Formats: sequence, C-alpha cells, structure tokens
Amino acid sequence: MSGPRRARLLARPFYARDALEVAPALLNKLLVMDAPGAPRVAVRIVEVEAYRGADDPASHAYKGRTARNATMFGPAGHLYVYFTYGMHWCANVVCASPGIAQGVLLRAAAPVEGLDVMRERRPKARTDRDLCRGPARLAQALGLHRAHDGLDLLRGPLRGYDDGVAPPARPGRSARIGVTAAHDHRWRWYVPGDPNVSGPANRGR
DNA sequence: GGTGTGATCGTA
DNA sequence: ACGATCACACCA
Repeated sequence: MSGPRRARLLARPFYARDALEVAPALLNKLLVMDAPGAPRVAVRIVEVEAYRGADDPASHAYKGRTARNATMFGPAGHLYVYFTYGMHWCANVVCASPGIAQGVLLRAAAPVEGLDVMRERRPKARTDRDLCRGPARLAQALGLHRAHDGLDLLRGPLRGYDDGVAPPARPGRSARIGVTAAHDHRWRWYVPGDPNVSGPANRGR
C-alpha cells in the first residue's frame, strides 16, 4: 500500500507555461491557506478553466491592461482575484510570462483540511459539498478577497502544492461555464465523478 | 434531477 | 448596462 507522500511546493516554472497546459495540470493539486493567526485550510483542486488573454474574447485581459486585471500581466504563479456580480470574489492562477496575460480560474475543489473554518465562512453551505463547489464559493471558503490580489503562490499566505496525486489520466473537459464568447473552445477541465465539481449534473464530456 | 429569477456593484 | 455567480423557489 502507498503511504502519503510529502507535499512539495509548486515552483515557478510549473505556472510559467501556457494556461492551456497549466489548467489540466492543476487538477488534484493542493491549495493551502496559511494565514497568520488563522487555522490552516487546505483543498484539492477538481475543476479549472483556462483564459488566454489577448486572443481570448472571454478573458478579462482581452481588451488590454486595466487597474483591475493588472496582476494577470505580471509574473506567473501569482493570484489574480476579482470581484463580480456585485457580490462575489473569484481567483485565478496567473500563467505564462509577464506581458502575456493568461490565467486559470479556480472553479471548484474538494475540502481537505480546516472544514470547520470553511463552514464558518460559508454559513449558507448546507452540506460540505457546497463549501468549494463553484469559483466564488471556493474563494469564500479559502477566505480570499481584494487584499489577496497579486499574492505569490510560492510565498503565501495561499500556496500551491503537489502531494503526489497525479491529475486524471482522462480528465473531463467542456466549454467554459458562464461564458458566451469563444464557445468553440473547450477550456474547462475537471476530475470526472468528483462530487465537488460545479455545474448542472457536472455537465461536459 | 432541472429551470428561472433576484440580489448587488465595480468596471468600462 | 453588464457580468468568468449564488441561493432559493419552484417543477418534475
């Protein structure tokens, strides 16, 4: 039987690739929030979407650099956090290289550690399945908001780890959710069968 | 299981 | 005006 391997911090080169490569590679990776004074929270990524910037009409960076999306134009491995629908925060992992604004939206995850804190942060979640199922839910469970825009995933307080669980050999794949533009691109990836994957009946193929 | 709708505000 | 959304009310 295989014991748990030690978690290894994901290095810069992991993120400094095309978002279409990074996105599926992020499946089954760990996100660990280690804020000083707060209990640790850890989740396993089960759903992501790639956004490619200048050539992607659905990307926040499509029309160029603004104050809001500036983080995506910076170095890979940082976190782009944005506010939407007047009430929700969502988080992206910045990819590629400075000047090339690409990112991977963190859409859903499986709760791993710190379930109590996540439940406190998300009182509306009726079951643990609702803690991290959806981009805004995940951000809320991790305690992410405006102050975390630009943070370095190699430094924290949020960090990315590989604990030896490989991405699915055959990941689920579909068009991006809530995106009308560029619907021919299937730039959403997820762990098949995982109950924490968002969307009606985990739509996709 | 699925569909429809209101909430709410920064950004362009 | 319009969202890289969620929660809740329904209906099936």
